[in-house]
Amino acid sequence: MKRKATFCDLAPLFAALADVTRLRLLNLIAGREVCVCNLVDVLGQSQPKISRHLAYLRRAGVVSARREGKWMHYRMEEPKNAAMAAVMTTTLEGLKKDDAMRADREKLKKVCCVTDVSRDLVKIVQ
Amino acid sequence: MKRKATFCDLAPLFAALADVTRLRLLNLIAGREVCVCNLVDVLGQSQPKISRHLAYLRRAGVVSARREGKWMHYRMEEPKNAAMAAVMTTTLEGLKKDDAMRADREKLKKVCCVTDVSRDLVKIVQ
DNA sequence: CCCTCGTATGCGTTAAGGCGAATATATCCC
DNA sequence: GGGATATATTCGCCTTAACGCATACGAGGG
Repeated sequence: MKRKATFCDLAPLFAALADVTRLRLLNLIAGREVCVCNLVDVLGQSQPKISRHLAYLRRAGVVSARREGKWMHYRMEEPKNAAMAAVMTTTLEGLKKDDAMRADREKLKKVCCVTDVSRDLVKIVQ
Repeated sequence: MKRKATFCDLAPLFAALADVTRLRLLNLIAGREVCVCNLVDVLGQSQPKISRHLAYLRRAGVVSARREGKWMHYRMEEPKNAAMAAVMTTTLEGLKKDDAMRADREKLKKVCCVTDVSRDLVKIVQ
């Protein structure tokens, strides 16, 4: 039986990358695990919108999620083959050099800082 | 006046790459200038379909076309910035290693060969 | 001028995806 | 259990795009 030609299934990965909101999310998640509320804060867009884009990225196998209490933490997932890995690396590299993306990352630092402080406060109050 | 954040416009490029037919076309065009009839032959798909995907790639600035008599020759276009260039390079590199894509390139060689022979025949008949 | 060949485009249908608004789910705390 | 918070999902609307089919356009040859 002749094997069906697969054409390296890069296309679905590119579809996942073909949206500015998702690129911004990946740019933030690439560094470390990030929770949804921080992504909403940084992008300044509605929570359902962010959540839907995260679901898309998860379906595409680009990111994965981990629940911690009420919070969902998203992180990068390991690509399934070398070609996809190369594309992801190159893409994130490109985002790293973009000014607007850099601004997003800076903002995330601040937001996470605030979050951490409030978490600490919670612990102190407790 | 504050400059609007652009987010490096990689998204439209990814949209152009998010289709198997277009990836196959790019894989063939990447090597050299190719005319539409050869692309139709190699992919074995309808001429309007191929033509529409080529038009998409042209709108996206990924390829350009040149008319020579009745024939249209398509070639790669230079990317507009470093990030896009890097993505294109990585993508074509990935396609180069894919078996199905390699088969397409082999088939193109044969098809072009036949075309050349028939062109020569035309000249001889003349 | 008409015919043919190579290529592009219009049309109608269908499917996918993006958005806001509303609602559902899940967890925690009281 | 009930309320509050974090997140996911559904719905309806709209746009884009993929496809097959038919047709238009453009160039060359009789």
